[in-house]
Amino acid sequence: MIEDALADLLRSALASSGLDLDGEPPEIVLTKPKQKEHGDFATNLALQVAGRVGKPPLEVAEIIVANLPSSDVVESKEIARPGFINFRVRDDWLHRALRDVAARGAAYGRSAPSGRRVQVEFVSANPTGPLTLGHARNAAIGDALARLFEFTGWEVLREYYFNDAGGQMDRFGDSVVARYLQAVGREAEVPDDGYHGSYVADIARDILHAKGPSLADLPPDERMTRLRDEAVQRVLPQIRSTLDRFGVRFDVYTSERTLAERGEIELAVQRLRQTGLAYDADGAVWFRSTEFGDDKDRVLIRSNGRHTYFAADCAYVIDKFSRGFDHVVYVWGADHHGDVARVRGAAQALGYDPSSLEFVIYQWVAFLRDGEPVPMSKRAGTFVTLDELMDEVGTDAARFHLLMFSPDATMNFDIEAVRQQSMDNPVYYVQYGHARIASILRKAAERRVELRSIDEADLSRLSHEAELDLLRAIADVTAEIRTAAERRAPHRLTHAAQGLAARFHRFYTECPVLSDDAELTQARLWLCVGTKQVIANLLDLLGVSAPESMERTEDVERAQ
RNA sequence: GCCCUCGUAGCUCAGGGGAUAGAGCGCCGGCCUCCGGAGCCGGGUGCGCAGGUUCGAGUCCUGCCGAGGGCGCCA
Repeated sequence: MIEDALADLLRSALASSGLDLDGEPPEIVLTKPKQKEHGDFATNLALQVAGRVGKPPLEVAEIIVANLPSSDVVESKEIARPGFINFRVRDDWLHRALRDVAARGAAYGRSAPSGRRVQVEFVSANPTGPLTLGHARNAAIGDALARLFEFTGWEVLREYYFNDAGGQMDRFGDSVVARYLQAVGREAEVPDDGYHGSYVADIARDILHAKGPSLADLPPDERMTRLRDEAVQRVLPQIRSTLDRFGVRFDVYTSERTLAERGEIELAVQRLRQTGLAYDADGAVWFRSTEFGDDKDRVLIRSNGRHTYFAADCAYVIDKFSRGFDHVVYVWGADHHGDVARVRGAAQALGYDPSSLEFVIYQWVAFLRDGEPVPMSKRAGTFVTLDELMDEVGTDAARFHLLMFSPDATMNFDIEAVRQQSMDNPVYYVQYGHARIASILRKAAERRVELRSIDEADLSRLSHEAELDLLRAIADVTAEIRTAAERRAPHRLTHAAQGLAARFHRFYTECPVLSDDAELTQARLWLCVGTKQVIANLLDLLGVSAPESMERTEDVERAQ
């Protein structure tokens, strides 16, 4: 990247400047000025070190500039008021970015493999029913993060963890039992705290169809666990296919019961005891999580002998690290932020580097329909499923919208708005840019305009401000993707995609691609090809498709 | 009471130390003999409040106010 090249120049200038830095060399920060008069890149280096070297910033800037090695990327440099050094880079650097896109295609901006492995655990909804709107943001963020990790050189494993035992699952089991008994013609009621959705009855009927009525006569405990497990076997594939449709594929599904059956939960508790951080009290086994910033100690084994979810979490931490990940990421809703301290504390107590665990906490989504909140309770049976959401607004619009906002911010998702305002929907604006370029390329083929090798193209013909802006946007994407990855901020990608599309649309309006000027046509065609590729790359990171053409929907025609 | 996140334009949100704070929507006015008008151009108002750190704060720290979420031997 150009920033790296400029940073090298500055480092070299600093080294040969004779300035006494007295300690660590400063981090070289290059920023893109908002004002174009300030050049393409700027550094505050002189301001940073002025205090240390005991000279006024402007003087330091002059010394640094005087010592800059000659370079074929720098067009000009100037010193500005408080002490900034502003660089203008040569246009052929922008051309290099475009050639890079042409050469690398989908891998443009991609980092080389680092050999580091990261596990991203997300969604992790319990198999008590279909995925709902509530899981949508988790799925979108988790998957986008996984894609960002992959793009920036990590080896990624996507994992889904679910609890298939425990109190919540028992309540689900009881509900299935009730529906099953009803299906065989017996009196039964779904418990008040059970799952009332009609899908439970569907599952029960399906079990009856497959296994017959004999399960009704099992002893109650066995009946519940048997029917619960039968139900889970039906729910999980459904969840999997919903995720598949949403563009999310997991590498591994891990169940709590597997951990329990392998004795790993007991082992985890044992290991915590060995550290002296687990103790007995009130008939239960506790973890001293207050040692790690938690506001109270947490129970691992209840006085009734059953382990808590937290105990399973501890076993799962061991499981994760035993598989050799360098980094593990949990994608959790804001309602789980309180669990962070104890899980990280447990990891630390177990001897793992607590900074290797990362918790990406996202805030809640308010789902609305025409401005009215959509009620969501799986237990009460009032919810909208993720499948229904995709039916209504489409997968692309759903994912893009869910990824438009910072995970830190609560967001609204008005189903009617995302569906009906398709004319103004950013996802279509971006996709339209891609489709529009595809259309130009088709038109070029129709007119028998052959796209020659980019090596033969005279990219210096791209001198219109709209062309240069577009080139800069293409060149910037690499840094933007890295920032999005580093900060766990996939929403930056949606903004980058919109910015790129906007610059393309302006270029399209002001600069006819197919003209009588053959050289200019070649250059502009390559600009189109590059833009199309980069838009597609960004959309891919978001899990959104990049269509070659777009149908006009009824909504749009009505609005026209 | 404690913990987490947020407070930026009429609305929805970007901007995690730099120079004159941006985008979309909405509103007003322009632009199609020509590559897709789902487009483009122009028009304007704003960092919750008070301190602090810094050469420089929307950004970092403290307090206050406001919104959302969380604080079980629930899951």
